[in-house]
Amino acid sequence: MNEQATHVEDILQKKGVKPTAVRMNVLNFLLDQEKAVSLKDIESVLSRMDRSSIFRTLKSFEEHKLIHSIDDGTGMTKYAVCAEGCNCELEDLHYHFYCVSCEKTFCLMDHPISTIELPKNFKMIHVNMVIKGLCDKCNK
Amino acid sequence: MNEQATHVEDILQKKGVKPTAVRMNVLNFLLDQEKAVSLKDIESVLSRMDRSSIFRTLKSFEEHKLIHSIDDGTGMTKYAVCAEGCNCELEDLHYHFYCVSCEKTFCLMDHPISTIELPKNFKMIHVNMVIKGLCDKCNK
DNA sequence: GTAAACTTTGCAACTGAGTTGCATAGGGTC
DNA sequence: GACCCTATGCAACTCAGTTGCAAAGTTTAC
Ligand SMILES: [Mn+2]
Ligand SMILES: [Mn+2]
Ligand SMILES: [Zn+2]
Ligand SMILES: [Zn+2]
Repeated sequence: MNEQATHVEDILQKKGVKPTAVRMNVLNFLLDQEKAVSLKDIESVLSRMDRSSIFRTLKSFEEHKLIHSIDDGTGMTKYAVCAEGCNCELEDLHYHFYCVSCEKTFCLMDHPISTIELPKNFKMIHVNMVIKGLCDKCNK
Repeated sequence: MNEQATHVEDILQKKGVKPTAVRMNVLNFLLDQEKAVSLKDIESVLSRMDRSSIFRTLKSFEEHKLIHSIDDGTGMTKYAVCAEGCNCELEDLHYHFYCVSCEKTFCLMDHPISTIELPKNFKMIHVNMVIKGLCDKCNK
């Protein structure tokens, strides 16, 4: 077993997910990305693995707070690995950026959601904040 | 023709949409709402009208900046009438609130999107900001 | 006024992401 | 090895959204 493999195995163990072949492959792929990816993205790379297995893997990862999902308005949910120490609580939430040109979705980890004033008695539990525009590479 | 009818007719005229029966009915219904509604919501009320006609009406309204759409994460796009003077530009964008209890989606018109600092060279064109939680009526 | 041209509408069929039931395969326990 | 529980693959299904097309309605041209 190579180093990479032990690495993802450790992560899965730590988050309470039994490390299976599918799960290790999916996590490995997710860790490689600089952008958030869709089920289809994963499917097309890990083509030997079944869509529903990958789907269930993603659900399980999300439940165990290993990844978070982003609804970027494209009609395909995107997934990205949570940052170190993330517990998917309010303080871990951040903006996401969808580039309308290259169609990549990014986590803006350095831009946490500042307190948003809500109408009286409204309570925030979660957010899905997506900014659409041009990323640095496409904004020429 | 009653007063309500002339009212929606005027609005449609002003926004450059030919006032037809379907369009006037849809706009009338939208104006009645305190929350954002889905195609299905409209369909179930204006049941004599066809889904695709309502769908195309909504697309047309959106293109003519009569309404804006909200992806609140429920899997069904919601629509709400734009405020007076709205041009769907950056300064018209506002937060939306989805109540996880009563499942209503609200426009937080009084909460415009403040300038969000983006990574260098990123350009914001649009946003879809959804806060999920409990509305005042459900937050007991 | 009538015919031609264009627009809107209703219907039905389709798309595609997501989801589920179920049988089989895999892994651990005794 | 027999037993048990979980993960996986496959196929079928769901459901919001979308499209092609013909009929109905409206506008324009003569
Ligand atoms: Mn993220
Ligand atoms: Mn709104
Ligand atoms: Zn880009
Ligand atoms: Zn509520």
